[in-house]
Amino acid sequence: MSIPRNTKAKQAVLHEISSSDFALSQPEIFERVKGACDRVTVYRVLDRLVMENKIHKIVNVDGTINYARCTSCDESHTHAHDHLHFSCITCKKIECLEEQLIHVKLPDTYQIKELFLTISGTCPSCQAT
Amino acid sequence: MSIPRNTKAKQAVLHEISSSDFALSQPEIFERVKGACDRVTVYRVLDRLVMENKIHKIVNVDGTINYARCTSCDESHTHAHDHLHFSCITCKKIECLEEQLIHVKLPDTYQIKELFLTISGTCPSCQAT
DNA sequence: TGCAAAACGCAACAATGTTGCATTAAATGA
DNA sequence: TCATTTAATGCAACATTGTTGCGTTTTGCA
Repeated sequence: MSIPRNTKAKQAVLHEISSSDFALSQPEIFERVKGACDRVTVYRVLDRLVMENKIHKIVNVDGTINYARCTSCDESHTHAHDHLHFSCITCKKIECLEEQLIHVKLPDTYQIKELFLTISGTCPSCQAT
Repeated sequence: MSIPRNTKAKQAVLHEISSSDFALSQPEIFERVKGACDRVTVYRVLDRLVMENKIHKIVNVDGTINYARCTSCDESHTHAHDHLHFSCITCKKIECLEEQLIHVKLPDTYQIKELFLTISGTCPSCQAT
């Protein structure tokens, strides 16, 4: 396995993801690091960051892919994909609700590898009161 | 609202989705109705069928979009997106497990509109015994 | 400071989805 | 059965998102 390097592009991408309070898509990330690196580099950096467990990949209800910082889990262990993602239909932001773990009981004939729950609706800050 | 028509393309697309025992993607559907209509028509027919509640749209764990027949729900009511999708990592098929309803309790500040759970793993027919 | 290879930029390509517009064909009523 | 209305189609062109190959640059380490 190769030794990861801490490059400018990687720092820029990770910084944008870290400083955002919701999950970002590749185009959004590229937009925010504008000029720091090439479009292709963003893709490659994202892949690497996912492999290094620094960020994780979230698929939204519409199929768009977003990336967010792993907050509750440290980098040393494989990310546990058993928590919930909330996708706001108003502001389009995606939050991880990591304290809400999911337990589903399926027939023994199904072997579960990964659990993937996204709930769409209206988040607290978008509630029209 | 416009009156939907029962066209050849629509029949062909619906037939392929109906006769498949797992969810199909747009490319798969286009491949199967080959010659019956244009690629663009498949997209438009799929959108219409979703709006008419004849089929439903499933996003896989990798972000690919698949379409399946609504079996348990009739066409007259809005589809309830509160059941579970099982995505097999071996045969790539997606099944709806409609009997497994999901109930998630979130803080009242979150308004849930749609629940979207996909579990990936190995389905019964792909189990190496 | 020099070296190996990790990472990058660029160009080209591929897959997937969208839009506009002229043409075709379903459903309905005469 | 035929004419009419407009839903639906086909085609071309475009947009977005993601991938691959390859020569060049840069990082981390000795």
